[in-house]
Amino acid sequence: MVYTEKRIEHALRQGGYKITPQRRTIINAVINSHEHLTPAEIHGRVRRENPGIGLVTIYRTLEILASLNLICEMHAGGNCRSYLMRRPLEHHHHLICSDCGTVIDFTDCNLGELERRLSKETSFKISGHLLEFVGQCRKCRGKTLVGQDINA
Amino acid sequence: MVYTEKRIEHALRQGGYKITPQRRTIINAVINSHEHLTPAEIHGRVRRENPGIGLVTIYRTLEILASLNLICEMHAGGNCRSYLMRRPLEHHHHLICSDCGTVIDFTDCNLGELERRLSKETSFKISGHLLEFVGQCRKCRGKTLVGQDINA
DNA sequence: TACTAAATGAAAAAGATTTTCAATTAGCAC
DNA sequence: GTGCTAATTGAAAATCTTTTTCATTTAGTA
Repeated sequence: MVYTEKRIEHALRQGGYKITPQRRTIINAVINSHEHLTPAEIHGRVRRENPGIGLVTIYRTLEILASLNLICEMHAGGNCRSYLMRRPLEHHHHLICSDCGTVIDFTDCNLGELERRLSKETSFKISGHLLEFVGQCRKCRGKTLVGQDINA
Repeated sequence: MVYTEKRIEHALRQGGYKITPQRRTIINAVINSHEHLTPAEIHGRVRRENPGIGLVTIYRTLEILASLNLICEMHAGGNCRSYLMRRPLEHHHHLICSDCGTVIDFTDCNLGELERRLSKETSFKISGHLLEFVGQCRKCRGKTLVGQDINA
């Protein structure tokens, strides 16, 4: 399940934001991709449809969408920021290659119990969590000469 | 348990790198902090001890330490990159209040099994993870009127 | 002590992101 | 539909962060 254009526009209006053609185009670009896209990549896609659109508008729109919790902002290797449509009923976690930045998504995690315990111990009302594993993917592991892990 | 300066220097030499005063200072700065530090923050701390040291050297040293798996490179909100000494046997997690920013640390999490499974399924060599819960602390919970989440 | 490859710092370059500001436009009242 | 107003846009400039280049210095070793 993914947010539809309608639902997103509704959420924008609710938040007091206007629906502009630029925003529509950006939203569609994000909806229609299942990958993480950087602002520059989104700009590239959006320009195909609307060549005049500026990178600044991409940044501004993404910021709004993220603040409304409609998209998920990610930070991974290199430079650095990327966005993905949120899929409301799923969790969305990442396994990131620290060398090449490849991101693998996974949705299952068994943090329910931990969350309950923390919540009880701290009196927090927990609304979400971020879980990221970092490591080396198979390809990058191959490239490294040494695997000296002084932990071993 | 934390890497000691000695062990780190050993690992550097093993990797064919020289031990310079600059590198020592940087390593100590990272060892002596339990927080995630950005390169700029590390530069700030290191300068107190060695004012001449350049930011470039920080970047270069951090890159080496990360490639040797001695520190853990993280990417999180904003700008963006930060580093933390790897503490092989400990984890370091946060519970953050989204309103006032209070951070509560906790170290236990039962992600070992998930990590093993992910590792197996993806052929990643997982070197660390970041786990953050976000919510409202007791105080802020009192203050808020609305909790509009279109997911609900 | 001298040698050599590696490391350093300064400056410049390259990117990413944010700010500023004048011009345009969406949404609303009429 | 028309006009109004605040929000939005795009261009340019400003800020940051990170990387590259290059001449100089230095750690490690013979």
